[in-house]
Amino acid sequence: MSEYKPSAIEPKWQKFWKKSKTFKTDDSDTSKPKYYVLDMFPYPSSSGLHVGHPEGYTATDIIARYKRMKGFNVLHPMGWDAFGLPAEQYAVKTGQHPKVTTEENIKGFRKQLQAIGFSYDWDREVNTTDPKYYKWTQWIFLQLYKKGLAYQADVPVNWCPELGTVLANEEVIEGKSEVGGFPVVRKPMRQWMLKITEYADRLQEDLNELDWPESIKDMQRNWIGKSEGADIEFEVIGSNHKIKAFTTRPDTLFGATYMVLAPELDLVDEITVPEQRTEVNTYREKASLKSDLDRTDLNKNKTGVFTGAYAINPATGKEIPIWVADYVLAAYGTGAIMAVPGHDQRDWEFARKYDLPIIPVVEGGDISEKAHTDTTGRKIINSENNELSLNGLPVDEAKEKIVSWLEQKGSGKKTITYKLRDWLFSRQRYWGEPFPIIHVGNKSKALPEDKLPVKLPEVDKFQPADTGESPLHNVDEWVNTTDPETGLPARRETNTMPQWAGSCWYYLRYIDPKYEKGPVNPEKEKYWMPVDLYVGGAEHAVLHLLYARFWHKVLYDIGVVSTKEPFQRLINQGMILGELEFTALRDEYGHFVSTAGVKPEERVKYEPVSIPEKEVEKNGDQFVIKGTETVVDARSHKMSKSRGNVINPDEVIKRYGADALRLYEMFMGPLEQVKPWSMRGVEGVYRFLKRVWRLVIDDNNENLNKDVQDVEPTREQLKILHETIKKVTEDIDDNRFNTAISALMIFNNEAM
RNA sequence: GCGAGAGUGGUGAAAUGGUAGACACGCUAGAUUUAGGAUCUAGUGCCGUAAUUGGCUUGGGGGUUCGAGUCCCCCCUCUCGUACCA
Repeated sequence: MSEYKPSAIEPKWQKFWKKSKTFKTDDSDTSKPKYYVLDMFPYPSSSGLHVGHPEGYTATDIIARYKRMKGFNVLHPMGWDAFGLPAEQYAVKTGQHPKVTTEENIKGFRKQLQAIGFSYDWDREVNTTDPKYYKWTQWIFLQLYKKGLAYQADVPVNWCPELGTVLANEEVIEGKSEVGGFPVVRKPMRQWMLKITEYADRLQEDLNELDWPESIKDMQRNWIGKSEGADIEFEVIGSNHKIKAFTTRPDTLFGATYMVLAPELDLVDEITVPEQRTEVNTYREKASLKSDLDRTDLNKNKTGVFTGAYAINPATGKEIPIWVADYVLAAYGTGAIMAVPGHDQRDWEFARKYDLPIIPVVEGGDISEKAHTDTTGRKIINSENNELSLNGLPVDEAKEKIVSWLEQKGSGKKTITYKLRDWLFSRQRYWGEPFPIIHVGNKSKALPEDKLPVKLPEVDKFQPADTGESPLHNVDEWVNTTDPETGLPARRETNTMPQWAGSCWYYLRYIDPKYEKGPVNPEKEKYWMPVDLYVGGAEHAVLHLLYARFWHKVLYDIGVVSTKEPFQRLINQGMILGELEFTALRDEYGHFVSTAGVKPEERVKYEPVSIPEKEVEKNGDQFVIKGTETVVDARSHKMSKSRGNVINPDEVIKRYGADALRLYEMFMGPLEQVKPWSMRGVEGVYRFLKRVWRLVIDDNNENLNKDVQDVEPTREQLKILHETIKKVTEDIDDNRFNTAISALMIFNNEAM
């Protein structure tokens, strides 16, 4: 027993912790300072825990234990984001109910997490698929609905009549289904939408107060995509129609030589002249068959068609032609643009192709080469009419001046536009939260709160219905119900909520998971919120993290929560890649080919061969096969089953113990950084743990500290001790666990 | 294209503008061991040298400074995100 044996030590204490609830959060004394440290909860997959999970989880666990020891009430919970597609697809294949497989997976995950020794308060576990939990997800949806933030709309989806289903953009190639090659059309279908756009400004503004990585804040800012500009109205000649176009460059209005409408606009039909009608209709039909993916592929080659109609440029008074082109998106701005080919590259390409006039209105640049988009320090030219002159003004001043002129004339106004679209909130799936909505006749109606939860019915078929509707659509005894208020026959909404719904508010449920009067106990909410530290992967930057902020702000507005933002501080752990690999390329004759000269598209011609580290040497800044000039690739790849480089945490624990796993993942490098796994690195920290053990426990299994207690340490020894304490304290406060560990290694080396 | 981040030994990486490479992996030599493993000791940025003295070194180029991996400007490369957003 004198030897370091984690397999004997760790289970013993894990059992003790579980039995005596060592890490139960006691929040009865709210005069104590609090610290709420949160992990992004996992989807309990059938393949079990990945080494990426314990990375962030270990960091938060260190902080939780550290804060507890410093006298904080610490909330450090764990739960399951358990609705989702894999469980449902597995059910379609095997007929096994997702509830059953989900339960099994959760059991597996829980066991694995406990074997790593995390100090969670397991009494606060939440599970998004538990009706007691999703009752409150539905309740929050009802509040959104009552506030007018949830609505139904016909939005275009990729519909494949042959397959009888809706397809994702990625599943559609050149207007045909990836599976079977059947035609796909973009068809409007009635879907639930959430009005996240109403919160766009606040979601953007409040980012400034958050202690989040700049990169994540930037991604959210880009996604929300606030643009300040103006809406300008253009009269259509010979009709009562006016076209409103959004622009961020009203200063270039004098250079607007044509207009473009998105093909989807109804307006196109109304203004197209009879002789152009056939051509326009053909174009619109073709455009409707394109998926968004195709549209972006055709980036370089713009197409369009003339409507035959003309509008009047309000600045120049000149007639400008109105075109239809799919480089203009219906969903952004007004779906119509004033085209300024002199100063917008897209308009320039289009004008070149269809021979439309290009006029410079900002000094500098060469518009025979490309559009002149630079504005800094530039002055306006050629922009003058009887009432207005912008000539000589810097771009910013010209914007102000022309917009106030347009406002006076009543043909334009200052506008702010966002890229953010409303959130398509319904899915045609079984394994999700049902909507608390019934349809009576043609009307949708919210169920009263006392009818919650609307439980998922038991079914034995999980396939989508042949109409492309949710599998719930066929469950007649569930679908057919009565309106509790009028007693009239009603049909339940058969779509379900997306996986994001449950994860939008789970951090609130941990606060008092058994609370029955609302999603969260208001007293305790005031104590615990906001989350002091949230750790998770960056892949949710514009999904979960934006959606959760949106819901939280709605809950704030209706008084359910007391903070404007849910997550005060955020850290993204970097992905853990597989071990460093050296790959050579071999041609059909079995000869190695230097990777240096091979273009990415030529790679398919060769067979990749993995080369052992020992047979590789460095030559300049490249790696070559020893004794040759053959350059090999040296890279770490994302862990994947197909590549066979997945590290199973269970195996690591079996060989080296949970402490070595945790310590290694913290020692690899900075938490935020992407870094490759190294089994030798695990052995390194394992050796360190063995040395620590030997320092404390002697060959007779006696605790050596007993003997040294009476020994007076030297000044030098005290200095090292205190330096270590200082360094470790500061490093934990700054989440620099790798250097905290190295300080402990230095201390241990000295102590030995 | 645009946005963000990053380039330091053979590898993962350290370094309030102040001895670059801490700590660890790997490697070399030695001790112990029947052998292997484990453990311990010493060495290990690169180029010279028998050794010492020495010279060079943080992607490239310039600048600020007594002093730059760190600050400023230009360029190159890589990673991530995003994509016709008017």
